[in-house]
Amino acid sequence: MAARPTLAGVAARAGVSSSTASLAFSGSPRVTAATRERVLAAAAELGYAGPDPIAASLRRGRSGVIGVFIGERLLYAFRDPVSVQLLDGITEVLGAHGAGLLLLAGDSGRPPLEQILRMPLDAAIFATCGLEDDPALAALQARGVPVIAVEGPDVDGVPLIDIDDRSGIAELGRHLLALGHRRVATVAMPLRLDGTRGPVGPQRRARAHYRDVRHRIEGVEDVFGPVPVVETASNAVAEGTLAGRALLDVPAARRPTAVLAQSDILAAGVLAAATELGLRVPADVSVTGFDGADLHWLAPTLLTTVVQPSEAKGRAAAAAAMALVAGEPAPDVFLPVTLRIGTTSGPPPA
Amino acid sequence: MAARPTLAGVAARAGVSSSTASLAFSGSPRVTAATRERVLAAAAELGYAGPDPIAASLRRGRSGVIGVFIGERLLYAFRDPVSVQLLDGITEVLGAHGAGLLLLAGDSGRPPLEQILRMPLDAAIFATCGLEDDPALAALQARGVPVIAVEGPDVDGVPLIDIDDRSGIAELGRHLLALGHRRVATVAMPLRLDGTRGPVGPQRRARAHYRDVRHRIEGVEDVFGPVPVVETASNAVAEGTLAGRALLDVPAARRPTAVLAQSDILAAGVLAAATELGLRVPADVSVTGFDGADLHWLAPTLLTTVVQPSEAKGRAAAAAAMALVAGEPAPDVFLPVTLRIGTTSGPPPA
DNA sequence: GACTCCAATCGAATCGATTCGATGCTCAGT
DNA sequence: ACTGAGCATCGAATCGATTCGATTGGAGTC
Repeated sequence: MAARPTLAGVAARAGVSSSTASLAFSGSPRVTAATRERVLAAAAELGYAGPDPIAASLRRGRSGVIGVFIGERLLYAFRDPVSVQLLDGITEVLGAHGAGLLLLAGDSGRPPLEQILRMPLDAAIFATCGLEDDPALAALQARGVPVIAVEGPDVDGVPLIDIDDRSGIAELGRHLLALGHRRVATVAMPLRLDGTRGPVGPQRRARAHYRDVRHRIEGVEDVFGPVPVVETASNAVAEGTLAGRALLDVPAARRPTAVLAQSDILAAGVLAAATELGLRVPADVSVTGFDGADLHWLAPTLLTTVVQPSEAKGRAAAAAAMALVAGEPAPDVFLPVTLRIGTTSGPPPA
Repeated sequence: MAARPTLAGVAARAGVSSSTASLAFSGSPRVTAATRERVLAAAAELGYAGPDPIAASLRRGRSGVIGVFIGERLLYAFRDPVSVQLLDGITEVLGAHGAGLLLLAGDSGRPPLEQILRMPLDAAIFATCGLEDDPALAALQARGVPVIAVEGPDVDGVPLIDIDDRSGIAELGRHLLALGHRRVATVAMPLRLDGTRGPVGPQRRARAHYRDVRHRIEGVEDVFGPVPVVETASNAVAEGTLAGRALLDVPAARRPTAVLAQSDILAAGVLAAATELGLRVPADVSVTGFDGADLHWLAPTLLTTVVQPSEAKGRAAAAAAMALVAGEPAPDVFLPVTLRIGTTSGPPPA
């Protein structure tokens, strides 16, 4: 088997220079239709399937690949419908621009740095990582790779795609307040990825690495003042159930009348815990979520929640990435959220 | 701002040749520790973050990127726990080899060919696409990119990672047969991605593009002979419900006593349909799935299903990809499945 | 002291395409 | 017929690293 044919080989066979052959393949109008035909015919004869993308990348100075960082292991990240929608939004825009999506996930929350630096990236989107001091972020910036953060680190020169977590959940809080709730608690997503779960004290809270988690706590406290916060080890239904038990399996007098979970997944877990304990929702306890994920399997229950535009977030992130690659500036984006009142919130028990 | 520093610049600054600098960065033992230090120091001064991956790729002849094709739009593909587990298995192995994962999804089932050919891939895994005549597959092969198929096209020179769909579901069938079932029906995943749903006739069936779908039908018929097959438009709970209604909302005399869905997701939909119609499972009708997906939200119901090793499938596919990239042969892999008897199968109604 | 040998380092070719400025050709205008 | 414009094509430099074979310097040996 001969060596794989190159553009030069095709050009020679077609009797043109390699520059012309290149033009022919890129569909430039600067080359005659007849010539193009000739080049394409030669390519077909030699079994040449088009210019080598790597060589083209080198010359062009870009690879057409955008990296997307997922902090967690995929298996866990994609249990979260929001991550999936986000990614879907990203692919939609990248696809339209003909760019590829390189997925970088960390086994244990930390995508291996060495590996990241070996990847030919035009830009990187930090999708669900919250660390301001992420070494990968610094390394990429050092290499001159544009970076975009989605609800992530707020760093100079990094466009931030964010949603209005705080006032969204505050609005939800006011809804509960108006219903008469005074004693509420919140179930938080992980403050850091170290497997910790349980009540959150001040020093733990100070070390929270995720902006959205912080903001969602603050939003609750904007309305109710300091509230008990129970942290979960991951954004999973079972974790929500554990936290729910911890909060609800106590004498009624000390039991919160409403539990604000920081995600719909966690809220589903809290609902399960309530059911387990024989509590009726919302008669005995109200439960709310965040995200507006499409948890069809909760039907006919409709979760009271804050709906966030996950796909729009993805689209905005990808659009920012494409802008930066093109050398244009990319502004921060701040997306609104909306309150959705379902069947899981009602007046507190008398 | 000066032009981005290059290896040559760093080498000059460190007072060594660029070949030595290259060796220093690749951690070769052929270079003295002192020299390496000097090179690294020079790099730090110049703000050089390491060799450019694209240039290195060109020289080495490989990019370190493996493409993974998802036939559907991500949003739908990742609703399926099996896809996610598969991908997780792939990332696990690729990560261990320091390779990256480029996700290629089609908006409408067909990843844009032009775009695929622009991507610097060392190999490609066809994850959930079933088409023997996929133009992308042919194009990649023409370009000399090794291809691996997961439950996908059975093409010469393409290692196939497959599971024992047929005998797995046949075993499930025998379980039902032993329970006394004689009148069964099956709910199929899409035979092609064209949005068709409803009863499947012979000519539609002949045009089925997905091996696993075909095999799972055959497995049922191995036990029961010809059975009614209802196709769904996608592998989603709501689709399972539609199909379930079609099969179950008929006079009891004509109603199947067991419905074998081709996935757990579809089975969940069928369960919902049964509940809607006031049918008890398994007293009035048995329902089974396939995959062994972790559908926690069905609890306490435990689906009778065939458990397939999705992650192992992903690992095998990735391992095959790495082997082919390294120039080694990659054999076909055929993974076993196991029957899991849950609470959704029982004797038919008297 | 001359010679061998080995380790460290260097030079130069190479990977395969893109692109800019130059060249040559044809054709229109006068 | 000569000039200039315009268009298709070509040559050569370039992108930035890797790698192989060659070279150099120094240590070890007799």
